Amino acid sequence: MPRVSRSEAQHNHAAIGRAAAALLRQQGLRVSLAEIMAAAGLTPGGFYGHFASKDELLASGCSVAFEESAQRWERRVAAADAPAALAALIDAYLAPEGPVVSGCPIASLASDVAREPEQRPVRDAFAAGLEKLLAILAAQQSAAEAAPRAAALLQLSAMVGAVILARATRGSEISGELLGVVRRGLNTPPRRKRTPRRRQVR
Amino acid sequence: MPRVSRSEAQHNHAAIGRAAAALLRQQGLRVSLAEIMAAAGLTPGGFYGHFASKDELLASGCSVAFEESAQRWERRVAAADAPAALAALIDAYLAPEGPVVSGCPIASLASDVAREPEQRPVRDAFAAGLEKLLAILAAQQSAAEAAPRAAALLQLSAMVGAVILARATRGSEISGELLGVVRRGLNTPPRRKRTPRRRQVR
DNA sequence: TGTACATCAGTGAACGCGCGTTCACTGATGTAC
DNA sequence: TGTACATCAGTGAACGCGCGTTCACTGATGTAC
Repeated sequence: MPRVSRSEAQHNHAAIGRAAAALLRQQGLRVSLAEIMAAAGLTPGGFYGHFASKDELLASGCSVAFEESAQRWERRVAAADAPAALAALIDAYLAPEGPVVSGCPIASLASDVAREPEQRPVRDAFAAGLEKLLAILAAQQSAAEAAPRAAALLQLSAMVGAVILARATRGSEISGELLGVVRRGLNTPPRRKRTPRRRQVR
Repeated sequence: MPRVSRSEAQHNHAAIGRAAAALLRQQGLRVSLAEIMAAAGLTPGGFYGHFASKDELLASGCSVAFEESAQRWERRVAAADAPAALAALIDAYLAPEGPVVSGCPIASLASDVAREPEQRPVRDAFAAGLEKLLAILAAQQSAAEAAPRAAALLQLSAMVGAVILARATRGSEISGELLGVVRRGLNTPPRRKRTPRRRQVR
């Protein structure tokens, strides 16, 4: 069974990265190599033929996860007409109980990354991914917004905080309350004029 | 050296709880028992005379951490005159680079608690602590605020999210930017009337 | 195109380490008289 | 109050397990002729 063709080896390399991305979203940086390799259909011993270390894979998997999320965000933005795109992003992000495997890598990894020592490669991957998603969010702000990046930072903080807290309290009442309150709060622009009720997005 | 007086044993029990609270803030649920015991001035073997399991200590340490934070919040509220109390809480929470050992247990533990299975005792301790801090924040909302709990939930989500993201990006520019933007954003009430510049609190 | 052989992707077991938990032991504490 | 002894808080080492990493091995792939 060993010695696979070169194209298959390349495919396996990508599969490991994608498996890492999925499991990172679920479990954070604590994922075990064996589990990632199994998810990619391989055995643990083969790992070091593909990556130099677990650290390197974590950084790579983190980048893959952000790449996937950025694409999903872009798709959602493209599907909505311009002024509704921001609300579409916010509503989808704060949708109750999405499956964590496909969830936002910011919510899954931020805390773990915060505890990693400064020079770890995953920190750079995380920061780059954060900026990428932030840029998408900033681009959807109303044209009247003088500081779109600042507005996006505030929204993103609230979104990430709400999702993390909702997950931490899953099972009690406050969990859904958090998502609903923050969704309504962020969709009420500071001008205090009520926006019309939006259609629910995915 | 073994066999310590009963009052000393009680003191040691409390010391283990306090050490756990401090290290939980720093390291999250991954703290090792040996490190906690060492921080309490004891050796690892003595642990099971004080707690039934690590799980039980984590729940206890989590409660202690929330208790300590609630007291600190109350003190800060008492020190400020009524309308400034909310701003005082927010500004202190988003102060740049506080030492993590005394930081907010919500920011430190939310992600880890989110990944714990449902029946773990630390989940209840976390949810109870969250409600306690939330109640303090809700009590500081302007009297004109029709939904103080909702307003507090939105603020808390943004505060927690901003602190976690700032820690995750510590070392890059966006880290301080996040804290500043969210601090200004939350201190700008939705009425769009600029509040006078507040004095910096601790 | 066929054959012979070196390469090397992947396997599976082993190693070392950290950590939660257990346990035999110690000797000061607390109590019974 | 003093003495004798049982209790038990804390020690330190050991055990078992999971995990990152290493390594000898396998056999299909890819290449040289």
